[in-house]
Amino acid sequence: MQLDEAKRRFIEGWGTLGSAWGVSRTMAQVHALLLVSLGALSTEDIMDQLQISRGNVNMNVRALMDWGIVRKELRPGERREFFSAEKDIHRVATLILKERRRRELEPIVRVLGEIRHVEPSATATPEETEAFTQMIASIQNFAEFADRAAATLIKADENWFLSTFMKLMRPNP
Amino acid sequence: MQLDEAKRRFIEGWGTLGSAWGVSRTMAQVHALLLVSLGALSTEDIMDQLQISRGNVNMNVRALMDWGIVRKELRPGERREFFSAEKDIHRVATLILKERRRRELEPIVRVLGEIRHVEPSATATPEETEAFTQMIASIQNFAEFADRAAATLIKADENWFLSTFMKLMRPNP
DNA sequence: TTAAACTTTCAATAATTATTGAAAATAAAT
DNA sequence: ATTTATTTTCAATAATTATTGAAAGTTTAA
Repeated sequence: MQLDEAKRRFIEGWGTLGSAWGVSRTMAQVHALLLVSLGALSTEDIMDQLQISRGNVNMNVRALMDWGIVRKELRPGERREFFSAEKDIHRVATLILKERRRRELEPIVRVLGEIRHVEPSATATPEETEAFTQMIASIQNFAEFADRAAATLIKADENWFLSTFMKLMRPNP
Repeated sequence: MQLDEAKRRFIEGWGTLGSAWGVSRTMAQVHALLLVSLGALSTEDIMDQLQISRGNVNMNVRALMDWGIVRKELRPGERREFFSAEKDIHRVATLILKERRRRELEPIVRVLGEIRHVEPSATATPEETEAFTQMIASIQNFAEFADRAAATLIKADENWFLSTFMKLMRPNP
């Protein structure tokens, strides 16, 4: 397969993966493009390669910078900005995991905390109330479990990265 | 807080969580409603409580059944169908994790396999080609890592479930 | 068989979300 | 200060995705 064709397919696949996980297709595609580009790209480079508008590129690179997986690169003597992706895939995964934990796990945990105490009432049977309370408690419990699991993964991933790094530093063990 | 209000808030929060993760809001809401309902609900019950159409309920309960987290319940002497959610939250998590692994990890792994061999060409420099190949290899590598992590989580979760079950069976250790 | 009670489908429509493009803002150079 | 290069914003528009509702399909019972 030709490089260009391979890149095209990767960008498409990454975009599809993104949309299955609630990330906009274009944002994932911009990320994919930067991942497989050797140097940093300008806004125009991205516009050309993905055939999207300037405003669209701007919004998406900024969102990617919010996630911490793309950074701006300034070149001396160049007025325009260039963008490059974090290339270490484990760091990328870690950053995404951290961010999603913050953005999506925290809000639901807050809601669960707020609704966990239900007062007895005339319209609801005690069984209904009890079942609800139990369900919320078990979800809350599970959210903690997920939170710890995410923390463990982030940790495991950092270790994995570290051990790879060590190997690189000392090629002949 | 009143039970009804608490349920309402839970359904809303669950819907929001779902859409952040690429699940349609209504599907997540139907799931939430079934989670906090004591018995099984009919199509009409769901229509009434969520204020959505019959067709919508039908499509979403069917999707939930595809995920394996909702099942149909038939009552003797009743012609219509009732639906109830899997109430064990660990089983729910396991089923979702398994399904997503199958639906989303597998396709991207396939694409990575297909594009990993790039032939040398006049239009691409060897550096570009090499960088691309390296990136794909590291993502492929990571996908395996993620796959193992998912398997481990599923396992951990089953163990957690098992140990809870054991405790229930023998309340006085 | 026919009717009644339900479920399923799907074309039309509504709602949501993403994208554009041009104007406004900003920053650097002259 | 003015021009030029660039980024940013955002109202308008396009594209996508979800929802409806009525017709067609299915199943059970009389």
